[in-house]
Amino acid sequence: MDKAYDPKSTEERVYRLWEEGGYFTPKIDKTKKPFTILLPLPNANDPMHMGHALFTVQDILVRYHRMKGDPTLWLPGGDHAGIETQYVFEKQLAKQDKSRFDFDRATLYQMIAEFVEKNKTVNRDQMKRLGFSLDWTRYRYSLDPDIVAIILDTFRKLHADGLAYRDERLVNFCTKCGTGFSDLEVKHVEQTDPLYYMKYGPFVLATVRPETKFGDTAVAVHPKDKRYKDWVGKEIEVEGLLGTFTVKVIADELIDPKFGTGVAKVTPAHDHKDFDMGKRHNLDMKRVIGFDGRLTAIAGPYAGMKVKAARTKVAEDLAAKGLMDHIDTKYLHTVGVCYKCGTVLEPLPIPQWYVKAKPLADAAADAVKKKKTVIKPLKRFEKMYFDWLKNILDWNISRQVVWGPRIPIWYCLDCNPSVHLSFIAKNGAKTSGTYQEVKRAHTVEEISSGIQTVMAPIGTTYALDSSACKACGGTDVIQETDTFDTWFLSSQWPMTTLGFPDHEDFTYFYPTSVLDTMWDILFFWVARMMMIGLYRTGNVPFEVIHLHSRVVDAKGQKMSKSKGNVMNPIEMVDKYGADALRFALIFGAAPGSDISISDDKVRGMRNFANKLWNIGRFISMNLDSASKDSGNPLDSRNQTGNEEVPYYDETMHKKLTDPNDKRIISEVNMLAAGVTKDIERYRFSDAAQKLYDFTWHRLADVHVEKNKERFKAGDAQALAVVRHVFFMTLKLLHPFMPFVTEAVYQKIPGWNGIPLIVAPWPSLL
RNA sequence: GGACCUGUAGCUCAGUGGUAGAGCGUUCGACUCACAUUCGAAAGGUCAGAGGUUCGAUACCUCUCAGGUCCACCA
Repeated sequence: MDKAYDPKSTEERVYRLWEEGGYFTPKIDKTKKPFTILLPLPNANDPMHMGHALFTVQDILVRYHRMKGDPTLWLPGGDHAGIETQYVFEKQLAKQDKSRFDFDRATLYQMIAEFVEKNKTVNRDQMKRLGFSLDWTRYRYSLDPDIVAIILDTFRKLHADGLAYRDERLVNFCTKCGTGFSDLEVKHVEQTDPLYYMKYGPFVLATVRPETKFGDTAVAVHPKDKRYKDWVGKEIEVEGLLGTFTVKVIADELIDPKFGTGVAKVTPAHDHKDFDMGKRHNLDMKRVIGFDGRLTAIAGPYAGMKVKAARTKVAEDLAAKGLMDHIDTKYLHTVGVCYKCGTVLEPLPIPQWYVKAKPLADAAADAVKKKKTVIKPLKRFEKMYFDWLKNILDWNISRQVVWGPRIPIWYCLDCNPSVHLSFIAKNGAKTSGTYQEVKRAHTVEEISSGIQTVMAPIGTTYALDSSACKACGGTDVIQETDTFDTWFLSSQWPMTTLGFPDHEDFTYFYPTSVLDTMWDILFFWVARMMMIGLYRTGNVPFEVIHLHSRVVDAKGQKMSKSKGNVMNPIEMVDKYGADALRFALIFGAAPGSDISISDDKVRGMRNFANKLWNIGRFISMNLDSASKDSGNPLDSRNQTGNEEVPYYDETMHKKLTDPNDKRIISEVNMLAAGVTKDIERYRFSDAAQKLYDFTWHRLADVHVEKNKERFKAGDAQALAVVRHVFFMTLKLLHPFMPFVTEAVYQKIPGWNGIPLIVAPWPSLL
């Protein structure tokens, strides 16, 4: 054995041994309850970051259960990651001075597919580097045809049950990414903007968005506001930049009399509150802002200007005309921005597909209340879960990106000759108008390839999965151009990967045992898996939800590219070995709180791996010399003869005489009990601390040091005991540090030939 | 505007109703025959502040101060 443990020369070899031995693939045994974890599917095109390295928690659980003899499945996969991937891909395009508008839909889709295909293996190889014992024979990709088939089927069922519907509402739309989002994906940021107090007919009112004035269809006050009560219901004349116009004064509870002057302009097409008021008061909706983020023809001379520029210009022009009362330049408020690119989101009215969430959410909450699924490790995560489900809004599943499965709905153009199409075609040519108008200028392929969505109005006749209209039999049909929200696919991961409804894997492994992920996707993913899983299978998708926290740097700061403190897990593996990184991530991390990691910490754990190696080396040497004739008749070791050191067993256990042996045996038994309990309770850090302390400070510093003379003298009992204790230690440590433990285990004389990965978990003697 | 979390050794963090712990760092001493990725020893904390409950609080409660997070359609 080498003097120091060398991860580089060991890890790849050991992983290959495991993989070739087929140990990651469970044997289905119907008499045993399986242990199953689904890997939270990383984006197929993304390299790993430290967060992924935390999946070590899952590997610990999986390896522990495998050693306990449970049929254990840890299933890996990759996510096509709709908008995320398209965003990354578009950045690449931008480097070549191209954009999504330069390609038709089919071409763009194909290009992204090839891009993902090229990158798919990267994180797979990286996970192997970390030692994750994933069953690669079951690797699934979210766009595998059989997976997509289940997804589409779920949509059909939701539709048939009245839980999927189409509606035109204000959608938070990113004009840069060209897609709308669900409310969950909106990031709120505080910023200071000018608050314009403009003269508005007989009133002065405050707004941050004077450029939307062209879309105003009312003015609102609070019903109880005495200042304005005589105006309610009246029409007022307002002098504007495009001449004088008339709007109605309405009274609505949504208006805060204390804000500004207590009067608000109402722009139903571009403000969430105004949209609600518009519905209540039956107001017209005038679109001032288009999908490209520019003002529409309604804005007259301002048409074509981008929102921000238009705002400044409109404000200037209003001031020039004497219509600006004053400006509060220090108005602090929050705006919604695109979580991807940071662009301020525009609320725009677009018909979208929604999933009615309440009934599904109630079932999901109920399952946790009834403890069919348990959320660990903190009570507050459960509270977060309940709160979100309680206040849930319907889920917008339409995305105007090409990268994903298209929603299986067809609009009939014979029934709806006036279906409005609005899309940006090849070469950036924006196109809109009725279908017939558009058709004259474009081929059908170009139309259905439109990057933007078909703006079919509500009430349009549509068919599911049909090439002919069910109402009129017409064949001039066009498929919904929107694709599914990625999370709609991932919400079904436990079903789709296992082969719902009748694959052997599904019947055996569902519901899965544990779902371990970071709490930040509790709503995006976990809660929705609960909702859809229960809806389709009638059963929860997992028994335990275990939420871990984020990995932060040595100063407790969140890792981010802009701070430059991002740590690459693979670099750490190269430098100190996978075991060191894994142990560092687990060691000293309280359940549910941030996990800080530093180069120093990983190095410290590398030292621990090395310590373990050298204990093994020392024991090996002593066992070797005790059992082999050195050939030198004067060698004192020959006095003990050539006999193999016997195995430690029940008989020897009962006959133990040496107090040192007795003590270490008792200590290692306590350790085994403690570590087992800690793992069962998801107290991984506690287990790691116990293992570290025992291995280094009890076994090495005390027991080995104290008994060196006995080992040297070839004391069979001493050697049998120390080997037994070391074997146990290796077993207990294996889930945490799989590589070094496996490597050392196989080097100890007396090893029974069975790899540690499937060695039985220690039972107490 | 709601809800929540954190404040313990120089740093990052565990922890418990009853003399305060780890890793890293620091200081001193050792090339001891498994390991210098080591060994031996040591220094270092009114456990944020104030009040309360208790025989007793770092731990439970209240408030204050300081950080941080999540949720939310405030023109």
